[in-house]
Amino acid sequence: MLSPRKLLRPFYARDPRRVAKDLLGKVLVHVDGGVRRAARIVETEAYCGQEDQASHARFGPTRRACIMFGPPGVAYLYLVYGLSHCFNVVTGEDGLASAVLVRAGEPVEGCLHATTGPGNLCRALALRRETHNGLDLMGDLLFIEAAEGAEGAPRPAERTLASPRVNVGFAGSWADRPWRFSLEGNRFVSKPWPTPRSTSRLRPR
DNA sequence: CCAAGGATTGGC
DNA sequence: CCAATCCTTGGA
Repeated sequence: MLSPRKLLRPFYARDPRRVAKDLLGKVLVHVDGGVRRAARIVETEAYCGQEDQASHARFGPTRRACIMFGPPGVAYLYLVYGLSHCFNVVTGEDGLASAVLVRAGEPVEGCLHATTGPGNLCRALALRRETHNGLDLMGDLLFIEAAEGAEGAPRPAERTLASPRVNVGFAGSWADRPWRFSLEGNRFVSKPWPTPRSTSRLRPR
């Protein structure tokens, strides 16, 4: 059974910055033993290619990062600092390394915890590296769908902010690229709160 | 094999 | 500000 709102492969098979921006307002769904746990995405980050020194792919297709080099629309979950699981979706062309980290959401359904921050979001949705890494988001267990009732991605009144990515100071000048995206003023966006910055460079209108 | 450090969080 | 906690990576 194909859900009419589920995002399909072509959505993910694009530049990760475009995917990251378009994921705002979409709903990440985990069907956990028949229980739906879902959050509306309000904050993302794009990781762009093997050259991106902030990306796990910067060392090439290692055991952890090889999934980023694979086909788009697949979940990439890793454990960071020995504590927190983080959910990403692989983007772009098969063979090139890119992904979008989902950093925060608004609780929609069945959330077990706060949904602000990538580790918290995974905890709220009961997502773990051991059980969910490598899952195809075209399946029925883990996927992203358009918000109910909404037509496009963000609601009309909501604006998108672009700002530098969080905690990637080790990446030199790559840390300055405005590849973090969030919904302006949303109370579920994580700290540090993004400094207002136009996305017009990325999406001229 | 070993050392270093991390796409975080919560507490002081 | 800082420690927790363990996985991943690079280098000897």
